[in-house]
Amino acid sequence: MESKQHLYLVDGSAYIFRAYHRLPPLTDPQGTPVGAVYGYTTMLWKLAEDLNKADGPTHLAVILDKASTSFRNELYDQYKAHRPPPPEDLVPQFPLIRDATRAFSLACIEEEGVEADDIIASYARAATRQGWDVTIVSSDKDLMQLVGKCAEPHDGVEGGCIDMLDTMKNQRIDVAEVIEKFGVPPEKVGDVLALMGDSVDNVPGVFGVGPKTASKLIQDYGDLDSALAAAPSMKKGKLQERLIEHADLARLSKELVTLKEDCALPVPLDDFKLTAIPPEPLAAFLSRHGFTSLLKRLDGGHGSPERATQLNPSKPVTMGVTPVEGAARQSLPDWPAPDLDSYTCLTTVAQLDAWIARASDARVVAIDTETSALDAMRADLAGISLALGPNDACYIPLGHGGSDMFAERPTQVPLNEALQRLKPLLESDAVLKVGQNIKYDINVLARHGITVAPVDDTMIISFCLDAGRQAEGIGGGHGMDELSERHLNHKTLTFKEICGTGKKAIPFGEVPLDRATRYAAEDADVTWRLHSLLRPRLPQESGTRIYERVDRPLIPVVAQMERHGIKVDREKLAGLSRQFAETISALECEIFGLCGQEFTIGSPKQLGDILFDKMGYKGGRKGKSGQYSTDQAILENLAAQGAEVANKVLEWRQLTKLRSTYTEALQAAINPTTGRVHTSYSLVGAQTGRLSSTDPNLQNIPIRTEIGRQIRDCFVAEPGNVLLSADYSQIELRLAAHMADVPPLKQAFAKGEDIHARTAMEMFGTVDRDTRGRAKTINFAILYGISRWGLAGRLGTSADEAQAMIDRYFDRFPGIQRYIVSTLELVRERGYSETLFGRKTWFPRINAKSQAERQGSERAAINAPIQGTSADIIKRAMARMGPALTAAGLNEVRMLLQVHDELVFELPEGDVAAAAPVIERVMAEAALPAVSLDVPLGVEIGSGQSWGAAH
DNA sequence: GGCCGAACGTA
DNA sequence: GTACGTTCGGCCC
Repeated sequence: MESKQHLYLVDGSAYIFRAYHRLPPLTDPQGTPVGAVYGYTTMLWKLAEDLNKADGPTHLAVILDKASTSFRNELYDQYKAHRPPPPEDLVPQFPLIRDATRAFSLACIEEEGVEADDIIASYARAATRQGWDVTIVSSDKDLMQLVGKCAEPHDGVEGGCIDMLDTMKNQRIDVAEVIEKFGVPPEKVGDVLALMGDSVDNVPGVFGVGPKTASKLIQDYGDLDSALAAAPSMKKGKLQERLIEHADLARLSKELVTLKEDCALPVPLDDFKLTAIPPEPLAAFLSRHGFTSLLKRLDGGHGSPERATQLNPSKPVTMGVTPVEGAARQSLPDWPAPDLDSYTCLTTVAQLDAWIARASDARVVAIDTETSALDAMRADLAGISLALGPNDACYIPLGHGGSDMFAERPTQVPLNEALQRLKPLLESDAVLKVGQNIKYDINVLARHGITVAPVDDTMIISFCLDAGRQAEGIGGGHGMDELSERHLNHKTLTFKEICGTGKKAIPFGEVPLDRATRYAAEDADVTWRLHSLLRPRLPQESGTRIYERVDRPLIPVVAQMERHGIKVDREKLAGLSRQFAETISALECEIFGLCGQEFTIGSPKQLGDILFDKMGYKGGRKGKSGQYSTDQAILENLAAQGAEVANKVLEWRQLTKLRSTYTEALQAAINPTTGRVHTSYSLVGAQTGRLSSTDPNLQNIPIRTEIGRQIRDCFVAEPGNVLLSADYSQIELRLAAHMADVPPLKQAFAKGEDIHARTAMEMFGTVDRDTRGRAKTINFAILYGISRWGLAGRLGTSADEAQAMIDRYFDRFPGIQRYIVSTLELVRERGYSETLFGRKTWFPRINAKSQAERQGSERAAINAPIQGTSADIIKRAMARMGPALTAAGLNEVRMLLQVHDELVFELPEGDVAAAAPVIERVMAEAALPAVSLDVPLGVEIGSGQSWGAAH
């Protein structure tokens, strides 16, 4: 398996300055000061340990400053002119930094006449251009200009992206952190730096302008040039004078802080490849400088940090049975408990404006919308709550009262006025909006013309960290009430307590403002707290990659799919319903006749009693509920014995299912305003990372039977448009062939062979309908975590025969057996499985005492990496689809549905020819460049007037 | 009204 | 044998 390349560029010089000031003044046995060197060594150790982790390095280089002049001195002779000499006891440590780097056998770059920052920028650019991700290990603010920079795709290579890592604070620095620090996105950091200047490097900036003012100016005017140009028309005063007077210095400063990205690269990128670190030179260095604790770790029998990682000896082994280990370790910050009386209800424009002003400075704002219903496409806005910190929260009622014509509406800021004022905040690049399931809020506000961005979602962060993590008595969900209890040890007010339940329930807009404020503002407060607890765990627990690269970008994409909805043909559905109803009545008469009595056919209990007790059919099987089972397999069995009634019941069940779940429910689901059906996707619905769909579920629309297929024909395109369906063919088997490394299966996929026929040939030496069918069953059994009993049930053989088949399969495809064994070993040791893209799924019952429970977990654990990788791939395709279509000039293609391995689009008929290849390519290449699969991903595309016709 | 299990629709 | 959501009957309060 070839993972995405990830280059770490260590800003060595900057690091040792900080290490020097933060660590005690140690000396080695020879009396040389080595405090900073020790700090540096432990950092390299830790980075090397992260090799093979999802976010860890595959390549690494240390970049050092070589004291000299650079092009900046030609621009400005005072550049770095007043820099004090380094402390006396730091000077002898500089050469040791080089020694330490060599001891780790790591690349070390330093160039005369070029500053380290420029070398870093140039390497970062070169690496991202060839699709590598880059992490800059530094906390230098100049380098923050590079964060989030992604190379444009070119020549079929998707560009990589840049982030930073502050190893001292153990903090990842991504776009959100940069925005938090500077109030502007990374590409504008240079403009802020140019205004504020830098006394250490002697970048002049504009006198009297500090970080706050600089940030404010860039936020207000967009960039440096615009701010300088606008200066003459600004409010008169010191600031205005200085901006005009020092405009040239500001422009010069901009040149000084701008990084040079086209330096010559002294060593090719490939030379930075990180491999096992030879222990001998490292041991020699450690012992020479008396770093005994590190020496002990090296000698701990594991040879080198790289191997130490694989065996994980320095950390306690995380067992899945410990509930929410990460959270348990975390101590609660020093926060006051949520105080419901501390929240403010904003009812005047002045109050609202004051809050918006504070929120705009806050960088991170938790937000929650309250509505009249759960359906984001129908609900009316009742109010919005915001939180800026613990117990610093408010509620803005917007739609309270009004249902009782005679009662007085409470005082509120008028809805449109409030939204108009909130819009800049909610859309500001500089303010991160945090929500719990923020897709809901995005959709509610989108209906009011507000595009909420950028966003973070505590529910999805929790999912990326803790999917599947649960133990006895502890919920494993990601709902806010649960998260609050689990992480904050705080029980929130529940919706039921506020609005009641069932018939007595009242819409949120009818809740009195004091109670509404307590509930709504608490939700925002809790969301803010959860965010500050959970978000830092992402980099610590290698969740950043899956969150930032897969799930977070998907939020606005899925939100938009939900808003688009899909058209259904109401008349056609109604017609089917009538048709089904007639057949159902006829079947009922026949069934009652055959049974000699009327009863509730839909009651398995009554049906079982009649079939097996009264009519005396054989094959009855009572389950743990003491009730006969009457499922499909049993009834088919009865039918084979000649029980006519069994077939009638099966047909009755199919039709009643189709009528109640589909033809009737879908008509009811049509949104009266849009005339379309809007499902709701859950981004945390399946432990494996798949989406799930509810209200209505559009991921289980019938297709397998001819009669069910008619329901797909009811999903249609608007006039002049068509529906286009694109689905991955056999994606999970392809992934299994890759992940388990099965050459014959990989070859078969490469050649486009019939995979089940190929399996039949390998297994039985011959291909016919029977052997191919059996091979297909076995192939699926593998994906689901095989057991002899399960396979026997499907094949209709004995468990012994099934076992013989499994043995034969493993014999032909030994990679599969190795995959199963090694996957289970890893899950038992770490407690979780991982997809090719680093998504974790926890299995707390994998070491359970009960065999049934344990084996259940084992099957799920074998399946999760395969199903989850497939889910990651289609999610990546979805996130890239919009930009790819736009780039191709296809602005009228709308992505409507996702059904696990299928995407459904609506588009003008004339766009099909142009859109199909774009869609095909985005889907087929969705794993790249993070993962390069050994098998091609086949995509099948069809289009037509209806979903049924598109298949 | 609320909850559970059986059954069955999808990938 | 994996992963879901919905409907229904039956039973509880």
